[in-house]
Amino acid sequence: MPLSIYNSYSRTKEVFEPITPGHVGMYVCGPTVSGESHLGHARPYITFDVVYRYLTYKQFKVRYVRNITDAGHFEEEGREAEDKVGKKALLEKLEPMELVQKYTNLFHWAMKEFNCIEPSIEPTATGHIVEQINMIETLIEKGFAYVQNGSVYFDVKKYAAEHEYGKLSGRIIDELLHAEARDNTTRTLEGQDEKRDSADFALWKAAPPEHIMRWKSPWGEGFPGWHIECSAMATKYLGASFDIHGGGMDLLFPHHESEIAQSTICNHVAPVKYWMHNNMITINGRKMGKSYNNVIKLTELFSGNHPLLTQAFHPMTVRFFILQSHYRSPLDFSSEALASSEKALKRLWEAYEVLKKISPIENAAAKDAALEEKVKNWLEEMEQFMDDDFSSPKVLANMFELAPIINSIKDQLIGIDAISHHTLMLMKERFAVFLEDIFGLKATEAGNNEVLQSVMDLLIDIRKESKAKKDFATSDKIRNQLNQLGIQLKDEKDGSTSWGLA
RNA sequence: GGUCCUGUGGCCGAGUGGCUAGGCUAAGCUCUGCAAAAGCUUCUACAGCGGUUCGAAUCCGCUCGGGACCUCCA
Repeated sequence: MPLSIYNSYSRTKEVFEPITPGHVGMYVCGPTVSGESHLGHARPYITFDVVYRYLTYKQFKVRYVRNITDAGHFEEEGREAEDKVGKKALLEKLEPMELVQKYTNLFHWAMKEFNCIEPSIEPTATGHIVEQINMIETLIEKGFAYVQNGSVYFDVKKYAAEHEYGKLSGRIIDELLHAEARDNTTRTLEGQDEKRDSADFALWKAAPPEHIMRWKSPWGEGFPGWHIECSAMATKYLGASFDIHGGGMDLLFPHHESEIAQSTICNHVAPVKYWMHNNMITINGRKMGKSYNNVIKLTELFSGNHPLLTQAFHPMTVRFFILQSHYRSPLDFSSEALASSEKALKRLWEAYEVLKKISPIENAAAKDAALEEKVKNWLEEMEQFMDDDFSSPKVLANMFELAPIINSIKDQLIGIDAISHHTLMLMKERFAVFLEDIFGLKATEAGNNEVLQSVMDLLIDIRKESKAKKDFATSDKIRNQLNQLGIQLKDEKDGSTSWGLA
């Protein structure tokens, strides 16, 4: 079964066929590093990390480009961006690169916590000013952009005459062009009156004197518009047209729509074959976003330090929570939902640990043919589900079907020869590949240390002796005290005792 | 106002027209010195009203509710 991807552009699922066989070029809109990442940001990066991992699993050679937006109108909350004309001492002033560095570091830290693989290339907007200026010059030469008071705008009306502007985002071009006709609820942007048409968007903005980020350009000092950076960097590293462009649904318009327009004019081809958009994370049914004032920052999530959180959540819990829903569905956040994911992940992961320790008997035949059939089917479906537009929730559902079987084998409620040697080996392989390689989950336990292991062995031994002597006071003390320390003892069916972090 | 999405059991969430995912919670049972863990079992569903169909949560229409985008935004 071939891989199918839902293409936002055609609004249908399409069979994935890369432009260059065996290779995939993938661009994902990265963070704007003027503030701290929040839970909402986690979704695209985890979603496309899984896409990247799955494509790699499918033997594609993937070049994954994810940018850092570090140019634009930057300010940091609580710090004055206005005063750079020299009243304040140098160290008191907002230094843009300091700010950018701070939030870039924080972003990278979060990605590591989430176990996201680094992209192949992580270009910055400030590092590609030249490419952006070149692209804008081309647009002017071709007559699709015009200069106005040191700023440059893209001529949407002219573009729309020959191309489908608005197709990706389902916009009606006439309405965009006559926006003033409708009741004007939209915010008035600075320099709006410079535009020939309100639908036009900025490619380059002249920097007012107090603007802290500025570069020289043919049109005077200024800074690049938001959309041009992605077009310039994607073109540079992935070519005029590439396979996958990803990002959040909220970027459909105007960001991605504009990217298509710019790149199409400059490169004479549609830039992207498959557009992929993840849905939003909501909180109380409302999108999590700065403007709604309802964000939970990742640092708050990991520490539990937020009024809406009843506890701290491990990055892997968050990752699992995101994988439990399909990436194109909205996902509603609550502390309760996350807590339930935490338990679910723990259960699944423990079953996986058990599975790793099961040693199949060579040449075991499948004594329970019906079970053998079911298990084989669940395992085979896993890849089919991922091939169907990355349906991670279904894969996880199958794993949960398998978990009781794994535990029953351990407890000898199901014989190890009930299913064939081959299927058991396949199960070990599928769990490892899907859980670790594709879903990018990893053990949350910090207890893999030899000294602790020895101490635990000792305690378990003492407890066993106490129980043999019916000295339950001592055995319960060991069990209960450990429990308070966050260590859970599990008495197995065979009389042994294992332990894990609760 | 425009474009689009969405409404599933206590909660979260899959669902390609027929065989009613999965997780969490709750209850009962098994195992256990008692627990925990594990296993087994069970309950409350498809917003409402019409229509198409032999058959609809799934397709169509209407009503009601929620959301996203139209502005920086993952």
